[in-house]
Amino acid sequence: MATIHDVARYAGVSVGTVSAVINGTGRVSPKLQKKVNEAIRALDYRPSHYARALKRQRTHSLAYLVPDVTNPGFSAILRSTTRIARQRHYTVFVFDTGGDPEAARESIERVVELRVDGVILSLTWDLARPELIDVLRKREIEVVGISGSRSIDSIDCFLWDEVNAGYTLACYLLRLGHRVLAFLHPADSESARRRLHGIRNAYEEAGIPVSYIHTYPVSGYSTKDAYEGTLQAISSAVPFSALIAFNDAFVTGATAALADQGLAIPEHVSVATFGNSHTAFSRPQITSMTYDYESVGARASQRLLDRIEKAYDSEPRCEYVSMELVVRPSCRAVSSAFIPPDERIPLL
Amino acid sequence: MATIHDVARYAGVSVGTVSAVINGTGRVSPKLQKKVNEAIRALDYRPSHYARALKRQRTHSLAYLVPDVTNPGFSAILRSTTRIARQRHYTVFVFDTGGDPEAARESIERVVELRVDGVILSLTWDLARPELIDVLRKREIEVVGISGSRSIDSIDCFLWDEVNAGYTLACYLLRLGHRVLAFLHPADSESARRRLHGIRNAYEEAGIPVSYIHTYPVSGYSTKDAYEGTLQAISSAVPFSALIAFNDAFVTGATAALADQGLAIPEHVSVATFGNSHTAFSRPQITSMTYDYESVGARASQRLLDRIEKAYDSEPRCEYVSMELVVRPSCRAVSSAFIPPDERIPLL
DNA sequence: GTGAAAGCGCTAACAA
DNA sequence: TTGTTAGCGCTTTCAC
Repeated sequence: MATIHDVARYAGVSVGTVSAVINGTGRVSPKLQKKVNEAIRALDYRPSHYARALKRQRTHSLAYLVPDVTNPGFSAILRSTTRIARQRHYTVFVFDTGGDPEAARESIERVVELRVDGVILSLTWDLARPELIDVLRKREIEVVGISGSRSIDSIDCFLWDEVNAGYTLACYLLRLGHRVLAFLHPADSESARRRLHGIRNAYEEAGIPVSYIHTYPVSGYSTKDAYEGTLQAISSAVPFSALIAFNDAFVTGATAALADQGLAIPEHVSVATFGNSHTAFSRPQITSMTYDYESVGARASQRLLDRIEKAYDSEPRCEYVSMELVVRPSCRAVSSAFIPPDERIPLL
Repeated sequence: MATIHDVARYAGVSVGTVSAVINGTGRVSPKLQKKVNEAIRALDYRPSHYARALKRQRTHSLAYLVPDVTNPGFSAILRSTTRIARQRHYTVFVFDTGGDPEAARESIERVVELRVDGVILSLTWDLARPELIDVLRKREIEVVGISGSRSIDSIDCFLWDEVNAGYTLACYLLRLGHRVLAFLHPADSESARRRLHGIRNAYEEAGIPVSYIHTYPVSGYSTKDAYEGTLQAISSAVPFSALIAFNDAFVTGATAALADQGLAIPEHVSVATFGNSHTAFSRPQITSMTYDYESVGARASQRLLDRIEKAYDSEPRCEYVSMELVVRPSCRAVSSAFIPPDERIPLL
């Protein structure tokens, strides 16, 4: 492959001049500029990114570390990251750790050898480990964390505002007249706790007893777990008019369980969830608090690049990204017969 | 960050010795090895991938070019690619072109500047352009193509065996007793043509008139297009016992249209499709010819790395990756009343 | 305006 | 066995 020397020789100038033309640095006479550009075209020359990086001590590259690119949220983040990176003339390496902490450690090693300028880190348990982040920070590699529930003090984090999401969704259901609520969620999820917190806030603000909120923790994260959890909820002593599922997998399980028990949505039970995987023609369509992964990915990578380019240098902080309520036909207004009159609040 | 010189100084040896220890090349006395390793640990030294690549003229990096990483198939391919790459000590850059030919061209430029050793190219219309591939090949960058319908002579391609997929699916339906078939597909799709070809093969092999196969081309690729196409098919003069949809989006549209017309699956119409996005609890579950994206991604990247490392150097050729029939309850055996007796073939 | 030359961090050939 | 050194391809002073 042609080098800058070849170009210089072909154009009959020095390498310094070629470099100046390529980078637009220094002053070069139009005549020589033309000769250089012709030489570049003739030899089909492309500067070596590697040699440049070595010299400049800046690689113009980013790394995205993630437990599973196959997850729609993570791939959406990757998508916007690569877009922003291209706009600002950076490239991005991807490391899919498969959720394996050992692979995560290995990936971090690679990342420092690659001398990337910055890292976008999925704040999942395998990656959000302070010792890993220290390895990066010690080497002055900028890091932003994204899309998890735990924040990390030493870096900028972009997290979902789960509390508000729970609050918003509960407000909506209360406005429809619902009071007795089932919340189906994984037993050990921090996000679930935050959402529940928001749901409770809504009840308290409306002056409705939080004891109307019934939680159904299930032990796993699978559709199957949710299916069984829903069967349990149905067979429990407490009849509920609305069910909030934890995520798309949960709502799939819940929907199936309700159908199998002959309960129609929304005639018998209103259903809402948190998540995005909605297909326009699936029946019934489920009201949902949705994530905007692409936008959070874009915000995080903008921030990362700003830090790298010293356009931003405030203390690291955590930003909460709001989720949006998308109303679909899975929730109906319930008749006043179900509501003690003194607790009624006006419909939207 | 510490350099190899720092390590040499700290250990009181020469850089050549340090290099030899790191790379396991040459003979170094155990005593010096120990000193060097201690120095490396003390200084927390990591060799610069960039300097190495510059010297070795091999970057140990791959690029994956794709129109949309958000597409589940493409992200699955990315996943297996990064896994194989890590195993063999390569890293991977991702370029998401957003389906924009201009972005594709730009990405190819970047890839050349990056001096990657190899490229995995999605064989979609924006990327599968000979002139782009020539840019790479001229610079001795290895290329494999993946997951498209058109093959390219100059590179190894890994394509779905659409003809056989159509054949297999049609055989299955014929065995169930179906004869009159509706095939709902995008008008201008090469894959659709291949699948239809396979379907016809099955009919011919079974000695059944191909005129029983009714095609319903629709102009777009969206769920909505499929929905409307299905309505048309239903209202056409020809009653069919089975419907084959082009992909997951199409089957979603078709299912909705059938439901809206009061047609039950599989009681009134049997439905099958090509694709993977099946959720265990969705009703009804659809029989499908499925793709194994991860395995095709792994095969393609293995091949790419073998070429890069000169472990493989046959002429470029095209491999057809078979799809698998997954039987679900959406297709039923039809009663002999629907079949002219002389055309009956034995059930599975 | 232009060219010569030092050096980014590393490897490998050669000397000692 | 170990050290010295010449580059890999580029950028960037600093003379001219």
